[in-house]
Amino acid sequence: MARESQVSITVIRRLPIYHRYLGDLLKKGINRISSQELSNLTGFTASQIRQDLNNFGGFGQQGYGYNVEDLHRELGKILGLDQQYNVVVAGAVNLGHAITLYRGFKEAGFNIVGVFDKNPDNPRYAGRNLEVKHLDGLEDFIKNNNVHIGVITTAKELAQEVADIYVRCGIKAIWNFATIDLAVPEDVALENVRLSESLYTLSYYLRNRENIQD
Amino acid sequence: MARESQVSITVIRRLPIYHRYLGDLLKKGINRISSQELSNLTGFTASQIRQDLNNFGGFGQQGYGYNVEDLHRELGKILGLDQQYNVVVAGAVNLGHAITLYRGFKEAGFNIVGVFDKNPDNPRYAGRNLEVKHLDGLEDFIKNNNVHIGVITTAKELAQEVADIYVRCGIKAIWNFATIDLAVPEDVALENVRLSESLYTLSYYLRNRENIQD
DNA sequence: GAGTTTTTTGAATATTATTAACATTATTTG
DNA sequence: CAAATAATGTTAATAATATTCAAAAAACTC
Repeated sequence: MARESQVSITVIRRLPIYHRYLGDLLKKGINRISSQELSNLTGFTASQIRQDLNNFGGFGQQGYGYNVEDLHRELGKILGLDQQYNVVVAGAVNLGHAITLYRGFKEAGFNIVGVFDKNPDNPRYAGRNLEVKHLDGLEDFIKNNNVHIGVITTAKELAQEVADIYVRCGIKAIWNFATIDLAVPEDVALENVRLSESLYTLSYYLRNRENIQD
Repeated sequence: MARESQVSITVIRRLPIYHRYLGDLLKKGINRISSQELSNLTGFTASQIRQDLNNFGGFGQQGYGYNVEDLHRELGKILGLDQQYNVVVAGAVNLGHAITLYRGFKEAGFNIVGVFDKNPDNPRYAGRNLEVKHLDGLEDFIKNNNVHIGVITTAKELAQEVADIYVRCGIKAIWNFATIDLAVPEDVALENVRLSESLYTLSYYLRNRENIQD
């Protein structure tokens, strides 16, 4: 049906932050909050918060504010956190390993159903509670399981190959950690996590500091 | 010295991408490129690339384009990649572990000089080439070593405590992976890597797709 | 070597995002 | 129950970002 007018990605990226703070409030038993109070917590302006939320409907009540539980639940729905996802991870070394073992994702409904690597018998995995399958089996596995999200934590040389498998198998969401720009069709969502580039902004800052002191 | 007029963070975050592509070109032996060709590679518009670069000076030559080697080197300088940094990692589990072992950072001049954890004798580390020190020694270590960047990959409950140590010891750049908003003084650069929130944008997309198909 | 083409520059314009203002509505208080 | 207060949703203003376009410089081409 008529898709609600395209909301910009900058707004979308703030939603998880609101969601997280609302979750914290919920745990503390606070069940009412104003945009101003949320502003104090998050650092975004109250006006921006109201504007962001109003992209998705009027969740607040004039003279009262927002009901924490309701808003948390609604944001969860908007973000798709009210359902379960099956996730496969390609590349079990370092990052892939870390992501596979991180409990937070499972708690949020992202279930890692398969982990694949070119070297599944790598001694690194010995004695660890982690079954790693050979990458050769990735395609069949996806075809036989209902996989929603594909993670790429391989070396960058392998990344496009893995992405092609994901696309071929109909996966519509790819979470890419390889330092390479992948080519995927338009209808596939690609979220790149560029760790190096994030780190470089820190060195930019450090360098800039020094210049100022000249 | 007159600080070159503040360049926006959105521009800064594109620089490493340009830098990376230029490095690739360099390896291929290509030594000349136009903004249009860079646009084809990176997906940013040619005019945006030119505008971005002109924030830092006119690197291009009209009628010719940009010299790949020069531009790569200049961007490296701007990003502070022409020098070495000493990095400590607090939190050696999962992500901290992955980051410590990732070779790319060392190649870029980021040397991990210390890794700390609350449980340095964790059996996870047995047999691995990774000396993990107890977190209690973090402060002394930083004071006795010239540390430029502090990484936080601890549980979120510990994160602010670690950040406080970093700040107290004069570290001016913090790379935070914990899912929490840290409080640090203004002159300390804080770069947050929010993995969960990045993942949630994918589930947002998946949810949105379904709505469209209604 | 003159003319044509290429390509950057830099300024002007357009677009997008953020912040501020305000009218409206619910709640609370006396 | 009426007035005062609080806080939203919406519209308007401002700021930030991206694009377009005319001009100028360099490099080809014949």
